[in-house]
Amino acid sequence: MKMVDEAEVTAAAIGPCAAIPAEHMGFIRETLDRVGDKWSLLIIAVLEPGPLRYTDLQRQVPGISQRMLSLTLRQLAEDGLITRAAYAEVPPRVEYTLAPLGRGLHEIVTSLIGWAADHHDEIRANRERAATTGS
Amino acid sequence: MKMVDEAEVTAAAIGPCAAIPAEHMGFIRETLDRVGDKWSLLIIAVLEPGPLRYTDLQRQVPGISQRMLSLTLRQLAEDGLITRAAYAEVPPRVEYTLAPLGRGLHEIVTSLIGWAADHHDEIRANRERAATTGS
DNA sequence: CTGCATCCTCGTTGATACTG
DNA sequence: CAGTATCAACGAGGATGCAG
Repeated sequence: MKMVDEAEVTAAAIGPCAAIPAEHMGFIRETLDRVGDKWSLLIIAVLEPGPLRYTDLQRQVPGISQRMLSLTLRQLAEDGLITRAAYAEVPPRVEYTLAPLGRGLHEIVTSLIGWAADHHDEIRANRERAATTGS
Repeated sequence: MKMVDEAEVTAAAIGPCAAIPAEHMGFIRETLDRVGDKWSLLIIAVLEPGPLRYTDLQRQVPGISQRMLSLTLRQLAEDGLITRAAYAEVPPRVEYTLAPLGRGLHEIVTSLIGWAADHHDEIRANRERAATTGS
């Protein structure tokens, strides 16, 4: 719960200076660094259909190393975006599930992915045209 | 194709493969690396109210270096997310404007920022609790 | 199977100085 | 004012090996 009233935020946003007041830059960057890193978003995305085990994740996110998988998973769990359920059995089994918080984020992620899917051709074209023009 | 292990079966049972097919991973990552980097999103955000000059951007995005500002600006322009208008006058003047493509992205960005604003306290709390529990 | 520790590489960033 | 060029530093990330 933040103590700032929404109207006040909006008023500040449309104000003369910037869409994002300096006070907000901090946690925006902070949050973005979490979800915007190389793997978090992908993990959240593949976790959406249902719980997955460590090895499954490694298979479904091609290119990720064990190190990064462990690291990202831990971080995501610490942030409460996913939950970790470890079964002390033999063989060991650990399942990762999308927590409600992560699920909320997934909505946004889906939008972003949709946008990427819709416009990546356009972006590509723009980039190549720029490269051609520039050379 | 008959080497179907349990993980594959489980994944298949939940859904076809994943929320994100492997074919999409590429440009998702590609797009995310664009907009998810340290500065692009901030620049897009501050550009939303209207065109800004180089120095204005440097002022409104505190902490950014000239190098990163130039780099990010150029990349954004090449991708067609912003437009660059240079007036060969004296003194030199260059204005950067949010292009339609960038404006579309801004919608998503706004959602993400909203989510960050709504949940950063929660994330913080979760993280600290995890740290406490873990130690 | 799950995951951590170590080492090492390499890309990204920032500081500084310089040009049109 | 609006950049570009060079250098140095930092940190993310990959490979490997080992432990529970």
